[in-house]
Parts: sequence; C-alpha cells; structure tokens
Amino acid sequence: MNNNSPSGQTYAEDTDCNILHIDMDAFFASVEVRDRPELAGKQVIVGHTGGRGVVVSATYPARALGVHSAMPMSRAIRLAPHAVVIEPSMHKYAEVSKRVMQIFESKTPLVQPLSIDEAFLDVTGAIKLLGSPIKIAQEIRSAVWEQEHITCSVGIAPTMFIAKLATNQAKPDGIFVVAQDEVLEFLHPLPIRSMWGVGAKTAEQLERLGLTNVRDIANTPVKTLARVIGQAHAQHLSELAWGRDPRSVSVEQVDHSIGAERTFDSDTDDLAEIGTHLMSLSDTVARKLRAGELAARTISIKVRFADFTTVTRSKTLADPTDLAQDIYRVAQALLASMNLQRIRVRLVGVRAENLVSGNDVPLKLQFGDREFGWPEAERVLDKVAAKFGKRMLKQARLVDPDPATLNDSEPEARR
DNA sequence: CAGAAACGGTTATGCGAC
DNA sequence: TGAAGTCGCATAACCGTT
Repeated sequence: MNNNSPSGQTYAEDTDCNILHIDMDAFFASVEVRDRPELAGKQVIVGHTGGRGVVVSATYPARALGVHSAMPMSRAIRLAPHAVVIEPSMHKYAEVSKRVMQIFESKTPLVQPLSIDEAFLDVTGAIKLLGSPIKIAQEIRSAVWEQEHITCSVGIAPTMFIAKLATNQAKPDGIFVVAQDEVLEFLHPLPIRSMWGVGAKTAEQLERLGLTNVRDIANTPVKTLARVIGQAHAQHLSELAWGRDPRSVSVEQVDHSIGAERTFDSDTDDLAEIGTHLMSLSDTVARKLRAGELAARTISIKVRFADFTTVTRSKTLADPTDLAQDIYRVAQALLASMNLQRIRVRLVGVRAENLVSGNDVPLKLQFGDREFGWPEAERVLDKVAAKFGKRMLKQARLVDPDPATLNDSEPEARR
C-alpha cells in the first residue's frame, strides 16, 4: 500500500493522496517521558490526581493494561498500580505543540490544526518542491523527532476523513497510505463507531437498524438513516461512507466560543460558593476574550448536578462585552434564574458565545461614567498579569482571607 | 384586517471530538 | 460505580417581525 519505487520516484497514486493527517503519539505522556528519560518504556499516566480527574494521556505500556484517556484516574491506577502518575502541564504541551506546528508550516502553509496534537496538511502544492507526500511525511516525522524527541504518526489519503482514519493504522510511530482506488476497501470494513460523528448514542440508533460497519451505512438509503439520526447527519454520514468528503484543509480558524469550567473537589449546594466559582470563571473567560481581541454577545452557564445530568442557560446581550464584571453579572443572574435549592452541584462553567472581533465592540461611555471604569481597570490588570503572573491578581472577593493558604509561590503549581 | 407562512434570532438540549 | 475541560455542530421549540 505504501511504497516508494527504489529510485525515489513516486507511484502515480501518490498524486491522489495529498492530504496528510499528523497526530502525536500519546502526546502529553510522550513529552513527560522525553523530559524524564528514566521513564522510557515505562507505564506513565498523565492526569489530575486527588479525587475526580480523568486520564488525559497514557504511554503505550500503560495502555496495554487497559488504561485509556477519559478514564477515571482511580480506575486507571487500579489497572496500572505501578504506573508513574504525572500532573498535566498544559503550558508545556502548548509550547511543544506550537513548535511542532511550525515544522508543519515549514512544508506548506496549508496547515489546519485540529487540536493541540494533530493537524491536517494539504501538500498538493508542495509536491513539486519537496517530493511525494510520503517523502514529506517522513521528513516531518524526522524533524519532529530531532527537534522535540517525540514521535508522531501520519495518515495519507485523498481526503481528510480517510487520512484521519489512516493515522489510526499508522500508530504508533508510522505512516499509512490509502490511495484513491483503495479507499472503499479500506473504509467499508471499519465499525460504524470509527466514523466521524458517530458516538455512543448514534451508534446505538444505527445498530437498531442492523448496521454494524461502514459498508452497511453506505448501502442504506439516506432516507432510512434520516429517520433515526436526522436529515443533515444522515446525508453527511452517507457521503463519508462512500469516501466522499466535501471538506478541504482550511487555514483560517475562528473561535466560535470560549469558556471555562470547573469540577468541584466535592459536590456543593452552597450558592455563595458556586457564585465565587462563577466569578473566577468569568474572569478567566474575560481574559481569554481580551487575549484574542474578542468580545461576546452571548453568555452561557453550565451546571452539572451530582447525578451527572447537565443543564445550560444562556442570555444574549445588547452589546458585546469582554469584561469579567459583565460576564459575571449575567452568569450570576442565569444561576439565580434556575432556582436551585439545596441541589448538589458538581460542576459549573461559564462560556462566551456569539463572538465578535474586539475592534467591533462599541465604546459605551454613558453620562455619569467616569473616564476610567472597569474596562480600563481590567485592561490594566491584563498588563500587570502579563508581567508578574496572573496569580498575583484577583478580584477582592476571590482572595482567600486565610493567610495560611497564601504561600503557594509557584504560579502554575496548583490547579 | 385576520390569519398563514416564512424567517431570523434566541434558548435549551444533545451529541461528539480530542 | 465513576466519569475533565474545551470546543463545534445540529435540532427543536418558541418568539416576534414581516
């Protein structure tokens, strides 16, 4: 399937396979192992310990014991009692990610990051200059290894969806090519769960129709699919099942929402405590908005109860805002509108939606406003935070009055 | 003028991905 | 049997306007 001719000249089908999907292998765990070489080959689990966290990443030796991402840490540790457990350092992973993406961009400008550890590349235009997609992929893998000492895998195919699936076959530390004329024989035997957009719920619906693999979806009329999963979803899945993928690699990435949420160490029904979290989350969201020069017209909150049911409430404002004050006010009002009474809550979140470019935000100075109000105050705070670290600055309400807890000097230590 | 229908915005919910 | 944190997309109900 994936050969170069001995001369280095590429087979014809290469020209049909110009989409690369690149995925770091066990990304967070690999970065940690890189930084602590004595862990090489060991079971390593990255995730929040201390109660209610989940596995964020695990090395292959840990996975061999059944550990996988999103698994409760408690269970993971039971499965792998000898594993080394490491707290995530998102900042570090983001740095590594940025450098890896730069490697991609040194090959082609058509890079579409999909998450912190994967990206699609369209190398159509780069082939003349750099050689076949396989060659480009190998060079990227070499560069990532040499610069960052982590491995990645590459799927190469005619479309994004197939390239993404191909990466699964490539893992770990490999390349897998699916040529145009191999797409259906590659795709059709796969289980329906491997399709984009088919999770637990959709899979259950499809199984009720007796469908188990992608071929079954392809051979089912769209109308039949639509009855159980809706028209749009059905149409989309049917196309994908025939290897047709209308999407193309697009560089521009616009945020549609920005949020922050928090699971409590233990469930609470204390509205004041929940309110304090809302304020802290509002502040986080406002900072992110301003960092991206964005403002939001819609604020939503999310509340997850002890039994794991989740509700959201949202409100759209007359004017977009990027201020914690505004966000918090709305969030608090939304919370109040839910009339929670002695209901155990395990998580709250604040989210900014309907984002507009910060330049479009109308300046709202009304009669009686002082020249310098909250907007200026928060922007000054941004600058101070940039200089001294954001843990140095909080709303007065968020300052813990107990001096014994003021000693955590490391900015990122506690989360 | 009453009512139908189309329409766009809002809100809530659900699902899915990493 | 314990379930994070962030995000995008789809749908449906409802609402006010046209």
